[in-house]
Amino acid sequence: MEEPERLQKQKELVECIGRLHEKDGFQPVTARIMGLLMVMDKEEYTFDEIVQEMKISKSSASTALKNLEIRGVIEYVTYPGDRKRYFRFVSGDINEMIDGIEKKMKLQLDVIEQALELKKNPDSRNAKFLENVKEGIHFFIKNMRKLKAEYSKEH
Amino acid sequence: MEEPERLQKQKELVECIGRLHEKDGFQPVTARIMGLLMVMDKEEYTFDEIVQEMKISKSSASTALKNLEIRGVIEYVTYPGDRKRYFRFVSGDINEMIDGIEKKMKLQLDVIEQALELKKNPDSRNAKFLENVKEGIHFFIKNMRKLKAEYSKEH
DNA sequence: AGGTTGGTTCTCTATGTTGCGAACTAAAAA
DNA sequence: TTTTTAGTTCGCAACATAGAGAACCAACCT
Repeated sequence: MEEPERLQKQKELVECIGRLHEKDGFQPVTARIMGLLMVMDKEEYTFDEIVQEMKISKSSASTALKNLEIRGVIEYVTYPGDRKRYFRFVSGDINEMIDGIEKKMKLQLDVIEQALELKKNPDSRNAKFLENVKEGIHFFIKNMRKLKAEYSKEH
Repeated sequence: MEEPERLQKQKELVECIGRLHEKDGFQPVTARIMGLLMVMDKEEYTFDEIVQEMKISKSSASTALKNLEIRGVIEYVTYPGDRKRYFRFVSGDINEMIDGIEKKMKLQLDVIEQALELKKNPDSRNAKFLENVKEGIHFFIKNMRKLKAEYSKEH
């Protein structure tokens, strides 16, 4: 693939990643910066390079970068004798990804358990449904932990 | 637990479920209706009952119920000689839940594969990270399918 | 035919969100 | 000491969104 074409496609992918992560509650600009640091060949950007690349104001960049750092999506490094921060993507480790899923499932589970406890009739349609889902979630959480351990061992 | 206390707690849980599902892209009112149909002892509500219970306008109720139906969260039944619709929760089946997770993972995977293909240097920091995550996702998708099959057999 | 019931659709307003500009700060350089 | 660099913070304007209201419609009732 020709250089300019690849660059173009990378930028399209950044946009695409941006849209994807907006659905996870990131703001548009923030989500696109994530993409930038993930797909471009240049893998460390300074504050000003991000401002220029994304054509955003310094304030937007500042807010976005702070958010991404707090959320653990990016980090920055510095080099001796250089006051600039070099921002880079923090690898989305697979275990964290699974932990994230587990956390969400537990949240769901908690809600389901509360709902069940508050049901007057434990044989009602919904109560039975909820009981089923509860069991299922338990099963999957238990086995996902196993999978995680198994995968860690393999690598 | 006393009746009014349970009712109170159920309503709090509805609110809590509402907040939870807002993060999944449901609108506030819509998310709370989900909760209502999930936790209350009364498990079938008519349109007007929902309007009264949630203190919302007919238009909001109409829009919310339509969305929930399209998304497969609720359904309605009718009874002969009664023009009203009786809305109720559709059980969040565990397999669907897993499918949902798989779908999200595949979306991520697709993005990662695109990003990898567009990398100039496949040994760069990010490229290696992405490669790792890619492998991990493959592993988990494969095994989640097994788990799903296993669970289906058991039940 | 006219009214009632059970909703739907359209438009508008109030409320939130996003990202900008400008003013600010802290550290380094001149 | 003053200037420059590298950002941060605050207030605001532009834009997006949710939900209300009112008009509407289709089926049934009288």
